[in-house]
Amino acid sequence: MSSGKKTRGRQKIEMKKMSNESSLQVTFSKRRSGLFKKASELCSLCGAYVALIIFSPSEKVFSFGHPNVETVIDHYLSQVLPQNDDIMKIIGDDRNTVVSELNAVLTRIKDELDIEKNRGNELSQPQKKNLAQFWWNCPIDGMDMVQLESFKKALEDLKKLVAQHADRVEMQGTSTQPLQVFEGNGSSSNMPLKHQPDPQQDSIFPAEFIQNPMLQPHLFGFNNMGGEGGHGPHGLS
Amino acid sequence: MSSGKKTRGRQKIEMKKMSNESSLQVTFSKRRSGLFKKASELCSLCGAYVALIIFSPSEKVFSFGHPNVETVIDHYLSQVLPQNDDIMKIIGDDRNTVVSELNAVLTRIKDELDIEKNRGNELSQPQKKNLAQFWWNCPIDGMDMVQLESFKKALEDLKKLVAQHADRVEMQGTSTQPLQVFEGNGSSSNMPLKHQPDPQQDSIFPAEFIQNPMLQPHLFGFNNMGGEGGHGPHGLS
DNA sequence: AACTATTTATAAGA
DNA sequence: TTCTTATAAATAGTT
Repeated sequence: MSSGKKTRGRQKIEMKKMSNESSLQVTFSKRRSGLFKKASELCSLCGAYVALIIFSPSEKVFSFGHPNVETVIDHYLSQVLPQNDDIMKIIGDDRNTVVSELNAVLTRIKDELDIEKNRGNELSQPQKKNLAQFWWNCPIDGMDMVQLESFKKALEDLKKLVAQHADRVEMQGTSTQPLQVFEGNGSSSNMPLKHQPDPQQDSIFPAEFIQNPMLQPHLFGFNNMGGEGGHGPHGLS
Repeated sequence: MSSGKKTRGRQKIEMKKMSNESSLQVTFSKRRSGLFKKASELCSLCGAYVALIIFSPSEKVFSFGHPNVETVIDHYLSQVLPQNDDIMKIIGDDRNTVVSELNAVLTRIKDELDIEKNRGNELSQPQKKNLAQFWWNCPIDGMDMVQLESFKKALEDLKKLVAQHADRVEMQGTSTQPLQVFEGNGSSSNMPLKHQPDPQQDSIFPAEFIQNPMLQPHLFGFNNMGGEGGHGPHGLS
């Protein structure tokens, strides 16, 4: 027996895009599973909240979330957007007013719906006109009952969003917690992203992460730091 | 030397929330790093697009994204929201009209801004009134130049969003690709989530994932499948 | 933050 | 794909 071994076993591989298409498939599948497992273990073990979204190169999407993807994303965006989103800036100028106005509008729409549901199932034009006083009122004229129902729900969502934003701002008042964001960018590899709308590159890297040499080799263009390194808290929660 | 070994080495641990607060911290930190490393390796190796958001139990947020978190989230939401989001339903009814109206409004706002910038730096009331014909026009009256500038940017974002939604709908016309979503829920463990707005539980589990016995033990309440198992494509990309 | 002794993940091969 | 095997990597418990 020249070697007595059935296989060479696991071999070290270079951390660059795999050339063999089929083994890439296999690796993607295996590592995706591994990643999901690790993510869920982090939730079980530490009570963390996690959202993990993976698009395969062929655009198939896989996701994991605890408690669920949307909740975590909402939470994340409510921290990121206040610094980027102009709509929020505007709403923020008169937050409380907006919330109570939305409440008033909702109440009125609810009433209208209740009334009309007990009648001919179609709002009169003057009634619709009365609802259209604020900018968040779509031109209500052309809507049927179904649309009006979902419009009501849309407003409820908006109200929730605004209220949530208000909470966030209050929290930030007591302890301003800078966002900790790592980002890979495509600068060091051949990533042909098709639907990239706005690759803004204002990331903040926590010093803790940068300092760990073990993590750097496989993280993409980590040179474009722009001196933001010492921004966030260095420890963990 | 009774055993000659310095430590017991790594020991197997039970996959439930750790009781010791300080070792939980250490484990969270170690495993979070590991997860980020694995995520970035998946990008390097397979050209996948990934967003990973982690909230520590104490609400600190950590994230990784390739090419960046926002892009991946946008992509994800553009596939999820068309089925959930009522605002999009409304806009969708008259998509092209909305887009061209927004274009018109933008052009006009841009013109107004250019004109006014070469003058007294304040719009006249009648001019502002003229801009407030559509629902997506805030009551412009109270705005100063700075607000108007960011309002313009907000409209541009909205336009982008709507246009993007339009693209998505067109794509869906050719091949309807069902979403593949795994979700953990808190039913099997003691997760005291504070800010859980709407724990909707209409997940779709890919059969592939369910079939893999290796992955099930640590994934939360996986029993609430509701028979959705055979929904998506079973293979991978 | 370092150090092992183990467990776990996974590259190759079947 | 799925299983097996040998090896690389991650990490629990210690220092």
